[in-house]
Order: sequence, then structure tokens, then C-alpha cells
Amino acid sequence: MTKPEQRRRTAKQRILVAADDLFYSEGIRSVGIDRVIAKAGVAKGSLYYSFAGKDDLVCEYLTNRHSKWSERVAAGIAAHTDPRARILAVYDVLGALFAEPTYRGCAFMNSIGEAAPDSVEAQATKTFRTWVHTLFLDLATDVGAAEPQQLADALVLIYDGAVATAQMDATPEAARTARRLAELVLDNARRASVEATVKRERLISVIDEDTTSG
Amino acid sequence: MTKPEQRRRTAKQRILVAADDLFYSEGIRSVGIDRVIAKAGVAKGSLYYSFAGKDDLVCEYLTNRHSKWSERVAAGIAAHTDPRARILAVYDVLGALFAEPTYRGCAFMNSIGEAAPDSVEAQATKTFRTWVHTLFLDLATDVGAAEPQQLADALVLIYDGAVATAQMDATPEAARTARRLAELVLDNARRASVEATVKRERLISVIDEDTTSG
DNA sequence: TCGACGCTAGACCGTTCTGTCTAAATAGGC
DNA sequence: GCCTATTTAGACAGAACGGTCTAGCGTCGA
Repeated sequence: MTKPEQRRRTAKQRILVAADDLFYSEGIRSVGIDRVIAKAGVAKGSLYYSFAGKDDLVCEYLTNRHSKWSERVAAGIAAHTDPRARILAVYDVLGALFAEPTYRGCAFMNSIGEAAPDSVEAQATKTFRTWVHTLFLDLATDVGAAEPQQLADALVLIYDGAVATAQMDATPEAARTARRLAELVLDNARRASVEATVKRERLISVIDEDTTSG
Repeated sequence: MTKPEQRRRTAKQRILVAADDLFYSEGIRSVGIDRVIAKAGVAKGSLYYSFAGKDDLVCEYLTNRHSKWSERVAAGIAAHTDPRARILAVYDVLGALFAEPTYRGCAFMNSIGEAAPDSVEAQATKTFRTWVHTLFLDLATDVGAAEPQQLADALVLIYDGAVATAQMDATPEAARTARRLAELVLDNARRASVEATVKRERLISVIDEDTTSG
């Protein structure tokens, strides 16, 4: 048994690091097993000792991408307490991501573009999307929106738009545009929420009057 | 010389139709030459007689996608005269696209996800993106925005977001969300434009007073 | 000391890939 | 009918693909 704390990285870890780099920057189908093991500096047998096959490696690659990204977003959100600021923080984290020279879009978006509908990529993407939607629905609920689902849908679309625009135009500026858009949507949602509250209170007072007089 | 109008489709045309279907639905790298010619019902020699290679075929596939889509968008815009309605029409065309059962996202987005930075896919995508930006900048200018570039950036991001969301969540609903967002952005831009006009007029009247009194 | 575990080097297999080539058939314009 | 352009079927090449297998090496816990 090797201890988890060891000086030199394990072969499996080095494979995952190499695969992450290559798969993300060049696409999954474009990168062969041989290139992964060459970059990792391991023997072919090590790959098939640690992974059931390429699909298994791809699955771990996407799973790691998911967990690392969700942790990063969670950290960005956790830096704020104000519900509105917590939402906008997501787009700031995106901005930092876009600014990285290695940025090449969403790993899941890129993977399903070259994968079959029933592939491991599709499954991982489905899981990832569930996380995205849950994230924004929770945030939209916390901000006290009159229609949280509608707000969440808008925020998800803005999120996706930022990711896609930043990739295709190779500019981190998309994050600022997304943030501005999110602010606009939040302002609008707050206005709608206030109006709904006013309406409700008016209705209550009418009922009260009615009850009192009746 | 064969006339362009002939009963039976040319081998090249049939190859292009088959390639479009396969490349779009399964990804470029995932689809081999053999599958294309099998679907087209032509000999392998016909493919290499009409195209320099797979890259050339890919290039024509993307070029055709670009021209067909830009024509479709142009037609949607042309159905309206009001500048605001012309902008919103783009998202309605997207809605019709998303509703098609074969929809699988943006062909360019999918292609660069699996391609090298200096590939024909990247080149075609660059051309496509220039068209997207020009389209929205022209529309934003026509609507009389105070800052057309800023408005165009927002509309592009909403466009990209709709395309990405619709693909990843497999729902045409994204087009409606995008349209609502676009309306919000346009309302805001109009407000900003009016305010800017008021400010300018105030400034002018101040200068006039100054000139008269001085 | 020994055996299990993690790993290595590399040969090897069958398949699939893009692309070439040959040789013959089928048009259509003149 | 002739000439050229187009198309056919299929063998073939060379490379890359995912994956298997063997033989052996080091390390570390029991």
C-alpha cells in the first residue's frame, strides 16, 4: 500500500494531469492514448492498470473538471453574504477563468460537440448541467425573486453566453458584459418583486377593509 | 460541362448533403470518409475527385452552414421594418431552429471544440464570428442606441447563450428566455439613449444661455 | 525474506483512418 | 461518333487508433 502522501506523483495522477491538458486543449477524440502516456511519462500498461479504458479516463477527466470548477465557483460565492453580490460573484469567477491563457471554453460543451448522445461525455454533461441549474435556482431563490425559476433561466443563459462568447471570440471581456446583463436582470427582478409585494399588500388591505366593514 | 440544373444530384452535392448530416450530428472527427461516401452512395474516388481532402470537405460543410444560416436570419429580419422588431426577430429565428429535432447546437462551436487553433474549422469559425458581430452591431446602430457597441456585445452574448443553453439542455425554451433578455436590454438602452439626449439638450441650453448672456 | 503491488518497456493485434491508384463505365457537348 | 468530364468499384498503402500481453523491475509491508 502506498501512502497518499508521497514525494513523486502516482502514475494515475500524472495520467490525469496529462489527459486534462490534452483533452481540454485539443479535444478528446483528437488525442490518442499514446499522446497521453507520452506526456505523462508513463508506460501504456500503467494507463490500463489504472483505467478500464479511454472512456473511463475521459469520465474521470470530466468528473475532475466538474468538481474543481464547482469548488471554485462555491469559493467565489462564499466570499459574499449579500444574495445579489453572491450571484454577481459567479460572473467574476468566470472573468478570472476567461483571463487564463489556457482557456478554451467549457469542457462539457466541447465534449458533447464530438460525442454520441449516449456516451460518457453526455452523461457527465447531464450531471454538470444539473449542477448549473441548481446553483442558479438556489441563488435566485435566496435573492428573493418573485419568479425564481424565470430569473434562474436568465442567469443560466447569461452564464452560457459568457462561456461561449469568451471561447469563440477569445476575449475575457464577455464576463463583464455578462455581469452587466446579470445586474440588469436582477434590477428588473427586484422591481417586479416590489411591485408584486405592493399589489399583494393592496389586496390584503382591501380584504381587511372588506372584513372590517363586512 | 454539366448544367447546374440536372435531374439527378451531382456526386459532389450528395457528398455535401451526407457530410452535413453526419458531421453536424456526430462531430467531424467522429465521422470517417467511408461513412460519408456510404451515406452519399458514391465511390471513394468521387470524393477525392471533388474535394482535395477531408479538410476541404469540412471547409465546404462549414461554409454552407454559414451561408444558409445567415440567409435564414436575414429573411427573419427582413420581415420587419421596426429596428427593435428586427433585432428581436433574430431570437425568433433561433426559436424555430431550436425546435427542429435535428438541432445539436452551433456547428462552428462544435467544430472548434474538437479542432486545432490553426485548423480550417478555426478559420471558418472566425469568419462566422465576424458575421455575427457585424450583424448585431448594424442592428444596434439602426435602433439608435447611445452606445451601439455595448448593446451589440450584450445581444451577441444573449445569442450565444441561447444557442449554448438550447444545446446543452436540449430545450427550445432558451429562445424565449433570450428574447425576454433582449427586450430588457433594449428597454434599458432606450432609457439610456433618452437620458443622454436630455442631458445633451440641457447642456446645449446652458451653453446658449451662456452665449446670450456673455 | 518474501510476496504483493505499482509500474515499466515494448512487442503485438485487429481495426479504422485518410488518401492513392487502376481500370473501366457513363455520361454530355460538339 | 468523339472527346472530355464525371463517376464507379475496389484493392491498396501507411499511419494511428484502442487495447492486450509478457517479462521484469523496484519498493514496501508483513
